[in-house]
Amino acid sequence: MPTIKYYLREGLLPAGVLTSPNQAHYDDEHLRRLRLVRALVDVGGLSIASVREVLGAIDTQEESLHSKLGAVQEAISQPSAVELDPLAIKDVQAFFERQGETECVDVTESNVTHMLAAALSVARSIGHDHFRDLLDPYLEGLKIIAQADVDYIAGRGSRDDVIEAMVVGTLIGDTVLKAVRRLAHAQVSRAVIGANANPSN
Amino acid sequence: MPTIKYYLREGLLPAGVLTSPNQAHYDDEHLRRLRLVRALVDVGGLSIASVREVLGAIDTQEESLHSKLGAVQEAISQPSAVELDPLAIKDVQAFFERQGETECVDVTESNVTHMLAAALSVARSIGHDHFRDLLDPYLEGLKIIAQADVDYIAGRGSRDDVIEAMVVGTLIGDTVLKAVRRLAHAQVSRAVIGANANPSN
DNA sequence: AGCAAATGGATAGCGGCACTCTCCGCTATC
DNA sequence: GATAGCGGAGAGTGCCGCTATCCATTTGCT
Repeated sequence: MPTIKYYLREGLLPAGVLTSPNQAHYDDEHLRRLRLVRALVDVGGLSIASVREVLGAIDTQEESLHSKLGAVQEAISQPSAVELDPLAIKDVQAFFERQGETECVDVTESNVTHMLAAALSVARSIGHDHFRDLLDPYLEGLKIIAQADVDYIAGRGSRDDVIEAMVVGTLIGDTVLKAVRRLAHAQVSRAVIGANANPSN
Repeated sequence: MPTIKYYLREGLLPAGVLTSPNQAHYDDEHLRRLRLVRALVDVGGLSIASVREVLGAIDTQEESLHSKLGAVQEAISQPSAVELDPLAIKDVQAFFERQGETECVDVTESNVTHMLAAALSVARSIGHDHFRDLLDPYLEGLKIIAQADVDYIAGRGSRDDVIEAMVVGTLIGDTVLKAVRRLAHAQVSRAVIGANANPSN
């Protein structure tokens, strides 16, 4: 319970309505917010500072949904201190061009593209120069997944629900994807063993 | 550079060959190992303890590739302290049954299934009971992705390379997937704005 | 040969982060 | 009128990933 006090102090939860100088009242909205914070921390692995950013993006009232999505994405993708390999940057740019992005992309402009370039840089640094070849098939699979995400979000009612569903769908979705991907790998691995059951595999 | 000393102490890097009492020699294999460790920490976000586990799994010589994959998966998916919702557990079991798994699955048996159940539990806790509906489309997309992963790994030569490619492909792949998924979301979001350009979206 | 600079090895310390503890003044309740 | 509990705020804690210091040895330069 002291954790809640801490979250209040950190501004992650709005202060309750003071019914008297030492008695505050918290309603269902507070509880919902608390659970959202815990979800972001526990499943999303976000730091307290990132959670604050995400909540700020959610609570901003004036922006369009599209720019809110952008703000949320920036908040949940904090950049690593990895130095970028110029070749990896080129890989990302080539990927964008294949996707019909004509203008030159600055990967440092967004945390998301930076993350992508950083991952490919690290892959290169350990000798996996051709990891970039996975980008296209990944996108292929992700089109199906993103469509499901959109359908899921479209099933939400109010505008606030949509924002929250975006955050939840993205972060919890990441974790679910991770887990299901592992299961898929294990399944393939088992299939290979079945087809080729020699002990050296 | 003191970080390397630290890694040596923690057993993440093998000690160099002592050519004299105060002079150790490190070869390319050491450098490669160091970069792998950095990759796991920087991109994979693993703790030092998890890295040690992963390296242990990689270095075990006697096991089959399939069981090594299992060991690595366990090591890179440390469980969260989230309490599992029985309904979420049922969701996972139903998912397995749909996939042809006839026998009853114990989700606490593996960190991967536990992670999946935990994610669905948290989703339920914030009112997203139907998040489980995404499992099937996710798997659909992930089949394409997992196939690409397998093809990528199959392109590796030696057995040791295969093990490492599994680790790298899984962890860096997770990060790349995350980033590309965000890009796909942004693209869809932009498309929706284009089709329905009213300021409330 | 002589000496500064570097190395391996070990121990202790630091900084950040996510809490958690404690204290204070007040007030609702018995 | 005692007491239990709340809100609020500052200090303290524990862990983790380094980082700094120290010492004996030894290598390389002159």
